Amino acid sequence: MPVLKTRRIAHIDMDAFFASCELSRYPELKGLPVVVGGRSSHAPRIREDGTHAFSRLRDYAGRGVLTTATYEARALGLHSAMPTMHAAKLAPDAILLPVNFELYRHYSRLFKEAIRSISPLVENIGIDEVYADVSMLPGEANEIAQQLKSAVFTATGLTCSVGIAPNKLLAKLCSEMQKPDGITVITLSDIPFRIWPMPAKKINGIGPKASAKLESLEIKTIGQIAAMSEAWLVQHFGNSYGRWLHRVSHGQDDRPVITESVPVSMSRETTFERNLHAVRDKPALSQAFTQLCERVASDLQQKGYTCRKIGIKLRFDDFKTVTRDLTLPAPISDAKSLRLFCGKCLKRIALDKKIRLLGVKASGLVPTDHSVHADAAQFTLDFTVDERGGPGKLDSVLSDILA
DNA sequence: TCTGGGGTCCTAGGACCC
DNA sequence: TCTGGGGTCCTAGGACCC
Repeated sequence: MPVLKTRRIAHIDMDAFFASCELSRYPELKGLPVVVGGRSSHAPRIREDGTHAFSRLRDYAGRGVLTTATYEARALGLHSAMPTMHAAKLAPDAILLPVNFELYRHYSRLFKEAIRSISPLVENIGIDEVYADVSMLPGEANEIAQQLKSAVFTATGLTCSVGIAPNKLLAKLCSEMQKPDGITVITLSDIPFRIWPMPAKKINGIGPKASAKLESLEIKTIGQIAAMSEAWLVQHFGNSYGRWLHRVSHGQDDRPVITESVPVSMSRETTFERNLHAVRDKPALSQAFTQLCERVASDLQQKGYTCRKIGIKLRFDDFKTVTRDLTLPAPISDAKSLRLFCGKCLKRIALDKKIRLLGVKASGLVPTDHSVHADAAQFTLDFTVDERGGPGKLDSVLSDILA
């Protein structure tokens, strides 16, 4: 066996991405506390003298959350995922901008092309984040990081933070150490004094639930996890998660950088301005339902997929969330069929509480050219020859379709 | 004046098949 | 005549991420 060279993985994370995109569009906002999260009604207006009139957080009323806050806004205690109404109480004068995904997708494409021009082995994580396997690039890690940052800045005018480490886990942890506009390089020997002091929840995969449980066991830092035996972690967190905790706390991660992926599901959901009553608000509910199906159908068709599974999601006024899904005997991608089968799912939920959110999801995706297309009419036939559903389900589905 | 929207992955029980 | 085991699919829920 040849000796494997230590890998070198870069994690590149755009700084306050949505807000930074907005700032390059509205440079007059630089240095001000700005948050992104409004609706289109909060779009800047153009005054008669040509300058922009911006909305303020105090103008907001609704149920949204912030998607991004500039560093000036973060200094006032604002952060992403914070309910916008709450943010408005903390900083009523902060500038509020509506979310403009088209703008961010444009900058995202430029950013990722710039990274690929330096290193072709790139994994997409989100709109503003990638991993790059830079093991084969010549030069010191610091120089590579500088090249990546320069390429991104030249292409977008935006800054990013780069972490370079022997694996994805550590690269992700260190890109965050010097935000914004930073470079951090670590090696395995740095783990005890640079990684172990960090809070456990900084690790990707330790979320609110796991970190609360860790804290209840008096564990706050990554080093405190590393100090426990694998057997102890397995005893408290189960075999799979316990062993994983043990590995990541010691900085071990051999996941490869994945350069291509196929989508697993496509979904659309909406939170209503006010909670809807299943009976009294039936027309509004039904219209929203149909629109969600139309959007999922359009997404499927645009991306060239059909789906073998559909599902719905409801969130009630008490925030309890339920889902129902259904596997179809043949793939579909049209709005009518989606609406038909999602409607069946909806009938399996007791609607005794007001509804806050409604969602529609397509999964079991099959590329269009590989699927035998079916429409709603064909389904009666398909269901009669399908034996998996069992007689009870078959009857109800048939009666619904034929009704 | 609580808590968005779009995703992935995992678990677990039951059905069903060999 | 009281009792297999492995494998896969289906469904519901939940944790987590950006």
